[in-house]
Amino acid sequence: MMKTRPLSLSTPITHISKAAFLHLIPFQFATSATERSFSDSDAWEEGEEGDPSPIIQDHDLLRKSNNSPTSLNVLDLIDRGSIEPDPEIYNRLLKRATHMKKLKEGRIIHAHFLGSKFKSDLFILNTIINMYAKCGSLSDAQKAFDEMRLKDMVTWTALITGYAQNDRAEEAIALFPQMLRQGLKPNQFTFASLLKAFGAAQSNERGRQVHAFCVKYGCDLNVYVGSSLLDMYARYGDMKEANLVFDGLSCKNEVSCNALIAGYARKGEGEEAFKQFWKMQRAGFEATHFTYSSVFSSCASIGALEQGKWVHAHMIKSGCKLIAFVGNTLLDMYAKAGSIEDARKVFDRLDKSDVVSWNSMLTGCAQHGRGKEAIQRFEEMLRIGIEPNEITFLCVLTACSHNGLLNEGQFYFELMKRYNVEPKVEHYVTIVDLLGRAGLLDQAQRYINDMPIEPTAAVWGALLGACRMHRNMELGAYAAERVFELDPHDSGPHVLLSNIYASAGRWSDAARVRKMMKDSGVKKEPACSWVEIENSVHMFVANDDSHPQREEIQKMWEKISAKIKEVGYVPDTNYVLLFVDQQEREAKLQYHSEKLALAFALLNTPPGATIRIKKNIRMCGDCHSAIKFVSMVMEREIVVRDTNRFHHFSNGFCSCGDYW
DNA sequence: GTAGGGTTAG
Repeated sequence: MMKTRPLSLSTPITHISKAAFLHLIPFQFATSATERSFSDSDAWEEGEEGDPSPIIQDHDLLRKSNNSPTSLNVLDLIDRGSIEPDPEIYNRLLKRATHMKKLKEGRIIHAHFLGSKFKSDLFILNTIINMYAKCGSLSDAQKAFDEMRLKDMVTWTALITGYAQNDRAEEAIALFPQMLRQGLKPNQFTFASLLKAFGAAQSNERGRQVHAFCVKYGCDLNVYVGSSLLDMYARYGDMKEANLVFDGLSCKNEVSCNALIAGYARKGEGEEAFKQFWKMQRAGFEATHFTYSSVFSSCASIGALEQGKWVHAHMIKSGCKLIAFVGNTLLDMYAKAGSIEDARKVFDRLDKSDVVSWNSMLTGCAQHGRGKEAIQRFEEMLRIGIEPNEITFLCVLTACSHNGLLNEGQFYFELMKRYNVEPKVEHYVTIVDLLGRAGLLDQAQRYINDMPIEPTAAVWGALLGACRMHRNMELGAYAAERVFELDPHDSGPHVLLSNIYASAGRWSDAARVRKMMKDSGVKKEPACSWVEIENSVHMFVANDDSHPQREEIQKMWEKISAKIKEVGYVPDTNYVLLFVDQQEREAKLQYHSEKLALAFALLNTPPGATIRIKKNIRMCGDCHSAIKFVSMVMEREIVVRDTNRFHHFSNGFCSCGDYW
């Protein structure tokens, strides 16, 4: 088994009120509204590029510059004496270069300005720093800053902002004490940027200190500072503090709401993100593409397909255009929430697809067992000239490993060199996984030993998973030891090793591993499944008898069990690794959480409706086999999302081809 | 002249 990060199922929605959705229109994919939304080419322009205010307003001068004055011919007109320069002209030229992100033009204007008699104008010099920062050249901004003899608070703030906006948090942070030493007083602009830097730097303690500074300078209640502040706490994972800041803001706006929603989305707290989304609407704030992006991302992480569809419909209804960024989160949501078909529709309608869109689609294919399609799409992506990055290769390699495409996986790993993408440890994990699943355990071990970088717990974990699959106890134990050395707190490898021993009948070794876990305080997450029925999400744990419908559920499963046994299902008690007799093992096996969820869904959904179940661990082989039979005898499509991938069961088969 | 919120993997 490859060690993978779970699809954030740790905090599922427990209940979503249906009433919350009543005012929304029902979702249908191919409505004309949808079509309009997708085909509106303007939607893809993220509000930039338009020419700002004219540089020259004088009609005679306009004629002299062929009615279309570029910055360069304006400078030429100045040189020829046709225009009397003043700071305002330079200001306009710089504004335009900033707006259009034209660095070269900005440099020429800067040089020209330094040759003018206004070269010491503080106002324009600050504009120049801002221009360089917005054009992404922090080296130019820093140089211009260093060359200034006189600096004011705006000068410092412009540079701090430049670093903060260009992911150089520590440099932004370092400027702040220097600014204070100059005796300059920071304002709300300074704090808004500084807090952004602190949020990115994950520097909890120092962040709190700056919060105190905001209060001291009377800026903490400003909506920009407040939004930045609550965003900072949200990035630290401290939603309690983020909420306190939010509640304290007398003037809230879309941005402060979005920061809060995004905070919950990042934490995987989908239910809270939804609550805030509705609260925001009730308060009269319009959801923006930032909002939708966070909400779709929440739906993706908790696998909430129905809610995701509602929000998609809401977005269309509200007239919010599907810009590129949101399109990517939307397609990712459909793929992660179980509908690869809808993800594909969104992808096919994207006017502009970037590397993120392609990566999301590749991941979708990989997780839905469509390895061949992933490869075709990857080839298509290369053909149309989208540059693959390290994530792209990870997606393709994962698609290969999930589908047993050994040769293809090795081929694409080699292809990384041609695209100058350095393989990282995650890429090596997929190759170990690929070799291991194919049963080439010795080759996988040799591969690890020959790796040019130090193997991590995930690398050994992939070998351990393969050993479990192919029942190689000796190598499994060796791999497990390596994992324990590198990551002693992960319960997964402990459970795997214990199961390897137990399935070989080595009960005392299995018990020893369990004891080792207990002694070192490693806790195994209890296995749970969730199923969504009419906008309510129901949770089940194995052998749970606390559900109000427990008797019906039990009877239902007994009925199903008898039916599927008639057509060939044989319980595989290898997956109940308890020291109990055969009959009792079978009884335990019957009530794995996904079977309870499935029985419940069969009781509470109309015949023929697709059933979607989510799991917080990977499915066991017995449940996998049982659900295949259920899909046949009950004539249902059943989709199970586990931590690793999707299983689409239909008519006795699973999309994973029993390879997972 | 200077400010805050959003995507893909493991």
